[in-house]
Amino acid sequence: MARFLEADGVAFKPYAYQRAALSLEGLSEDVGDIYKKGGVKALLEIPGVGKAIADHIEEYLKTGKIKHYEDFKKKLPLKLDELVRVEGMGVKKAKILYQKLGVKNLKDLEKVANAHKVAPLFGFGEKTEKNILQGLEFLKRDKGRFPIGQILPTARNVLEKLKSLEEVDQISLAGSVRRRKETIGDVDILVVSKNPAKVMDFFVKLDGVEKVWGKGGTKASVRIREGFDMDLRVVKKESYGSALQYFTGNKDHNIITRKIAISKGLKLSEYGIFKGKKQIAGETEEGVYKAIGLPYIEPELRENEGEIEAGLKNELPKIIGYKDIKGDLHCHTTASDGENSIEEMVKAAINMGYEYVGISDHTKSLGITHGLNEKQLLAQNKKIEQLNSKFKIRNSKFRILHGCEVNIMADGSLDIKDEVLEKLDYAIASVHSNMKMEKKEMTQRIVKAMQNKNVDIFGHPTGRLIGKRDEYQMDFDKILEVAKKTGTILEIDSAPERLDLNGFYIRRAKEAGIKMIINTDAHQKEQLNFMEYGIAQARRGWSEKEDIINTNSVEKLLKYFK
DNA sequence: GCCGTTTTCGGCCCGACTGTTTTCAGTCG
Repeated sequence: MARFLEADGVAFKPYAYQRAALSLEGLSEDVGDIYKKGGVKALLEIPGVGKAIADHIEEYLKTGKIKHYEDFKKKLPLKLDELVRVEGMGVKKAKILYQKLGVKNLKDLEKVANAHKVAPLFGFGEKTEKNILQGLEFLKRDKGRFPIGQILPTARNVLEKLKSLEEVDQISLAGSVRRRKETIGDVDILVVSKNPAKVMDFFVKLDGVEKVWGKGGTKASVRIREGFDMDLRVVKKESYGSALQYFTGNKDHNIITRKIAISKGLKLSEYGIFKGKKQIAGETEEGVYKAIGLPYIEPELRENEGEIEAGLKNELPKIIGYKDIKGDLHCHTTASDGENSIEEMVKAAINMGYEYVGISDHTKSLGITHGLNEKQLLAQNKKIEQLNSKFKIRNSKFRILHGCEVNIMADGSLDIKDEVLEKLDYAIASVHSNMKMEKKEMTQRIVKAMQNKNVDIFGHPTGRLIGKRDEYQMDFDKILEVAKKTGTILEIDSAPERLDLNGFYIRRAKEAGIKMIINTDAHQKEQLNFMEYGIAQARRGWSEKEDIINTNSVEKLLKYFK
């Protein structure tokens, strides 16, 4: 509806529909259930939903259609969602192309652009036509959003290159990368420089740049070889804080901060906070937030998920820091499907500055990983004991803990006998098979595992693989309830394709008073570095140090295990 | 179309870059 209204040039209504749509998307309850319980009156409680939109929702729930929308579709039978995915194509251009050339979808668009029918149109031209064709090509290769673990190393690499320029005075990542969202669309970089032109030139000529979308005096955007876009913005020193705040987002967070500024008779833009023409803040982010009556808000929290309200009441959590973790308890070795020995993993853990590391190989029923049986686990236990005594002799406080990642079978039983699990420091129980069970069955299966007296941690709880596999069906509230009762720790698995739990579930677990542990699920020693991604999710889930058990010394940590 | 610590009317976040229509609309973030 928003797109159609926009195509018609209607003012402000598109914004209203967009807000309502976002609001509906963000509901934790199905809108149909809300209507069933409270009717139109309940719908009106949803932010951004007023009389007209509530009626539309009711009509849709009753008939499966909305007349107003059907009329739009008849008048403008376009695949707008599809067409606007072409960079530079908006609804206005799409509408004109439909009216003049009958373009309804991407295929039509490609046809008319190739036939040079676009350039002669009023308002279009050679460059627009060329850009459309190029945009179509990029769209064909588009891989969608990337896991943060894939993006961050590349982004940091570019950051380092820019940093080496003497014209760059200050620099930071911004956007969703800085907020450490689990998937990233593009990379935003902010720079302070007295010579923006030089920085711009350097940026668009970086090795790997495939297309320059745009380049102006202070802003440039490029597509790089890896398949995503990078945006660079250059500002003056006195605007660095407000620009960083603006460029970090998210969009909703920005809109609210700007509205608060307006309510105080101020204007907030990327250039600063202004009272009339006088700048009163902007050099630092702290200063920007302070000027509108807010404490500093960590980037990971800036999603308009209640952080502004909490900030106004001074009730923001003191979220866990990136250096608070003292050890990693989910590490695989060559004994199962890892690539490094226990000794190599231990050495890497010591290099990370950890006080302990936990070895947790797969167990026997997961054949493809060469999972360990009872006898092999006991042998591994002995070996770890020996390694630990060496640390003692050397008067080192470092400690290797021994666990395993035991499989939760379809019936909720474990594939390792209790008398062996008992001998280990801890056990992580995970689901690795029969992932398509019904919700009720799956919930019972997991509940039964958590009730086992030797299960300490529930590993990668939702089982999702980003972009590859959805989470399995389970009643998360029930899982939280049982975790609370049994003292089971929920894992935050930091592997970039997992990030499981993610920020959303972490926040629910925290609110339920559940303790969590951030592990990497490392299958090679370099993967211990995944830890920062898990910490980022914990921060996005409003977790504090106290919520995460591996921020503790080994003595205190062990007390959390059954 | 929605909304309210100035308001039930009159606002709605704010600015950069591009291409083309030469003064600005469209698009993007």
